[in-house]
Amino acid sequence: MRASDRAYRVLLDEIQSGDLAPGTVLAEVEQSVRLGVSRTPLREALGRLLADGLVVQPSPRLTVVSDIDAGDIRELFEVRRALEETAARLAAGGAEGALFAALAGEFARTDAAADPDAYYALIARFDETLDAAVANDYLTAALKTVRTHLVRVRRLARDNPARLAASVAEHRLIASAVAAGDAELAAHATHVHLHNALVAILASLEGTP
Amino acid sequence: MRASDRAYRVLLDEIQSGDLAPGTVLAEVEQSVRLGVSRTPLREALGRLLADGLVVQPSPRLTVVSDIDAGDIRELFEVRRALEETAARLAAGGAEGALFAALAGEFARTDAAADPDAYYALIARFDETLDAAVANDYLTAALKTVRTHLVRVRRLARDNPARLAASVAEHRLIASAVAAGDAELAAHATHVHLHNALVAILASLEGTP
DNA sequence: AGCCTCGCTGATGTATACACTATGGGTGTC
DNA sequence: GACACCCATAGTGTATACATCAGCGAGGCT
Repeated sequence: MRASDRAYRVLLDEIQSGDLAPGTVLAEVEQSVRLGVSRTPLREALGRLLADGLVVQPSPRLTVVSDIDAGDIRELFEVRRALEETAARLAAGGAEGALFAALAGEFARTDAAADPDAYYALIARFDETLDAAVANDYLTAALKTVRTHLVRVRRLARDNPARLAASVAEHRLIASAVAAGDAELAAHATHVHLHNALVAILASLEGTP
Repeated sequence: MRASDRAYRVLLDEIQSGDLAPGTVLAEVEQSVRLGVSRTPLREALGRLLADGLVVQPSPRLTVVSDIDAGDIRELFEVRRALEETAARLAAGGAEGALFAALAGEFARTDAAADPDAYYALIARFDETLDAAVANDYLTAALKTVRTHLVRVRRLARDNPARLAASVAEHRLIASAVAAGDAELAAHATHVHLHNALVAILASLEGTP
């Protein structure tokens, strides 16, 4: 693998996991030494993180890990609603119903509270299936950016067993609606799901400020 | 200005204007010599274009200007609908009504068929005002990407005087709805506008394949 | 005493040298 | 004659040296 890819992945992971806290200054020499690459590939990695919005440049010569607060989360969910409702509508209009029927079955059989990891893995597969069904590179790219930020949001908000169980049920409804070709239901169920998810996340943040 | 910014702007302009046709190979040495910068800033420029989606890498060591066809335009407009309807809704719910009332007045006084440049300048100001009113960096960033591609689309499709005039009227309605705080009307007017724009563009492409 | 200016320092921005790998052409063999 | 393998070559990926600039502190002037 290329050194710039390694640097990008490591920094991405550290920012998403919180190991690199918001506000941390990312100096080129310091980070290149720490990651064992030269400045050239490190700069490329920083450029990609900047495009992602995970780092910002308060002044032209200063790069810091971007902050994310409740306001950002609200903004992020506005975009997420717009994109995922559209994705749900488009998928429902497609011909991949059988795949979503199978996913709906898996959601029905999943106990998220008992195994959060399995839940997240299933969500990831659902997202992949949705992207493939929508077959819109521009939409997929926009959603990828949103999901990159969502990883940080999830880390900030504590997992709540009751919320996870509800989320599974909501996904099951979305998958069923897509499988049935009901675009309106798919979009509205997505809207409801994201509303509930946002409320739960903001409530969790209230508890741990 | 930094050499990497210059290289990015020049390449961006050349791709958007069609001077660099889709499929054109962008070799690092060749382009760096042509633009009068060294390979390092040129690579940074290519990285940004890659993030924008204006160039693609069919194989790991080959960078070419991305193609854009009718299918891409349809996909792009699906994302655009999702984002701009959301933006219209959010702006209508905001407190910047007076600004949009003023814009509606300008749209009423503009004769797009007589002066296409003034029309495009006004559209750009409308977009800026919308972005400021929405006050959502994630949404603005996503819209910026979409608009980057739209520049190419506009270039492919011939300007049609009748369509420009209709577009002005549609924008006037959107601005009025936002000014009046009517989120539903603003969103639906945006939907209608984008539908009409897409139909006109695709019809124009049919005429000049 | 306060403010302005000059110079230092450490960082970024750029250029370039080196290493490595993919690709294409040529040659040899089957 | 066709296919496969090898080597040449050109281009990318990386490292590093050099240029440039912003920030900061010390010193002097008002």
